[in-house]
Amino acid sequence: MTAKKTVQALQKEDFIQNLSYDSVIFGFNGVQLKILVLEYHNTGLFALPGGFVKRNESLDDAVKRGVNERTGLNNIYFEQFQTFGSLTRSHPKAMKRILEANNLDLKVHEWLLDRFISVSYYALINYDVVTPTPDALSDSINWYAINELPALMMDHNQIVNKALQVLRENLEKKLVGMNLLPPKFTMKQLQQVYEAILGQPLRRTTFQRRILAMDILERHEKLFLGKAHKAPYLYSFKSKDTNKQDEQKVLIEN
Amino acid sequence: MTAKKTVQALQKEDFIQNLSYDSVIFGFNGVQLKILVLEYHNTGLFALPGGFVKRNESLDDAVKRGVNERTGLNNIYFEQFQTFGSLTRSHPKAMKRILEANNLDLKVHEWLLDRFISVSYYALINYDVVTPTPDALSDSINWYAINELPALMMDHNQIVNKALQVLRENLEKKLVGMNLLPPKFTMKQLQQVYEAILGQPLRRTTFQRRILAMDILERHEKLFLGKAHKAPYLYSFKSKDTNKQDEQKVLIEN
DNA sequence: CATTATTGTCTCAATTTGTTACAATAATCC
DNA sequence: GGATTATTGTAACAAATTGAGACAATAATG
Repeated sequence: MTAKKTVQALQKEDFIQNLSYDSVIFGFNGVQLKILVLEYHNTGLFALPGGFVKRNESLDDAVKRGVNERTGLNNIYFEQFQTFGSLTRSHPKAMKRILEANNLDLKVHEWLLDRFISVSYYALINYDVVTPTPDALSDSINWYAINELPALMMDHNQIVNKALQVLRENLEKKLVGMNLLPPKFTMKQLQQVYEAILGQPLRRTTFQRRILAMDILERHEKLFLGKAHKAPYLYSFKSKDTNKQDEQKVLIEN
Repeated sequence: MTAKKTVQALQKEDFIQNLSYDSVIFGFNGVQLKILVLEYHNTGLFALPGGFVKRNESLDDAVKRGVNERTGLNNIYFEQFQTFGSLTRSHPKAMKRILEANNLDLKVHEWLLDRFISVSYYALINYDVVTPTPDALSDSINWYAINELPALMMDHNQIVNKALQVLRENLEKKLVGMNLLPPKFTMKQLQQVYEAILGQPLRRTTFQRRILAMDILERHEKLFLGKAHKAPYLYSFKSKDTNKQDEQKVLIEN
């Protein structure tokens, strides 16, 4: 009884035309930085998880909806980083193959063969909590290490590169690393996230000093892993409540 | 013979629907950082220069076209920084007023009253070289200091703030300052650009040392202004040719 | 109880940045 | 024509930050 999933039609009237989004969903497995890549049924085509914007839905909400469908997660950190609008980026033939492989009505979905301008987002999620689920059109959705990606359709490899570049630039600025880890983590884990994102090793002592000097971490109990050495402390990022208290303080001082 | 300009109709078929761009065009008059703001005929509405993307034109080309029409400039530095896609950002009533004030056919232009998702760019230009020219729909286009802006329509004030934020972040990273000055300039002028963008004074000696250490400037003849003090040197940014030579070198080395 | 691997912290050197000082002008003013 | 004025380029030293080791403090293991 492997009943084929019924693929819901994408009605032209429901969506903004010629506009899509793509998402680069980053996760960290403890060693490598990975992203979610999906493969379309019977086409051999790999692509970033993406979608379309409903006429009565904000751009951000469309992305939230899409990432939620693929990961099951609700409170995800995501950030828009670039909109791609060249004339050559759309590949109607590839899209047609995808539609045909899914037995979708070509007349109803003809609008998908037109040119698309795509707003790109990256998302950071806790790798361990996620159960990637393929959507109706795709066979599979899987984690791929960022330096072992397959060839992706259209300009999606280029989109990933840009996402990585922006992520690196935001690493110091926005404490982006916190979203890739569980709530409590060791200093070493945090350093490994930084190293995976930057693609280069960091000096342990300098890293520790710099991070602690930022005064953004709370220290908790030690973590005993049963290894023959000193146990590291667990840390968490100071909660937003703490930050809000700071804001309050400023308000009160006025 | 003040013949009213004939306003060319914007045909729905020629443009991508529900997608626009807005541009924050920065210039520096020697003292303040300014942007170009246009005012629509008989409406009292102020807005950023923006436009729509032709179906057979890339997003970047649409922006180039728009900035060129408003400034007369061809080789402009511009950068995309954010796409705004909330449900509440479009104001069909305001747009209707603009259309009516220009005696435009409401039936033909009904598509302009729909929701628009807008890709925003900032551009940096040499203030002195520009002759701002209003487009068909607008009365005037004028420079406004960034801290003396009028209330702009829709979310355009928010767009300006974001542009300024990104410009500040890019200031060190991308040598963005060079695009706001004439080809040759004094160290003081460069410092004033930095100060205008950052909105805070910088220490003269530290600034000079930091910039010179970057090794991006070429020193030229002195500039004699007829003032009773030592004349400053003129500088220019090292040409892109020099950089391209570097790239060449790498290629040759391979 | 010595051994092992890793952690947290300290120290000192190297580098970068902040601050002050000062000599070197172009014009101007007697 | 020589003192005066305002600004510029650079040097000099202090303060702060970062790099690079060193080392003591553990948790387990044998």
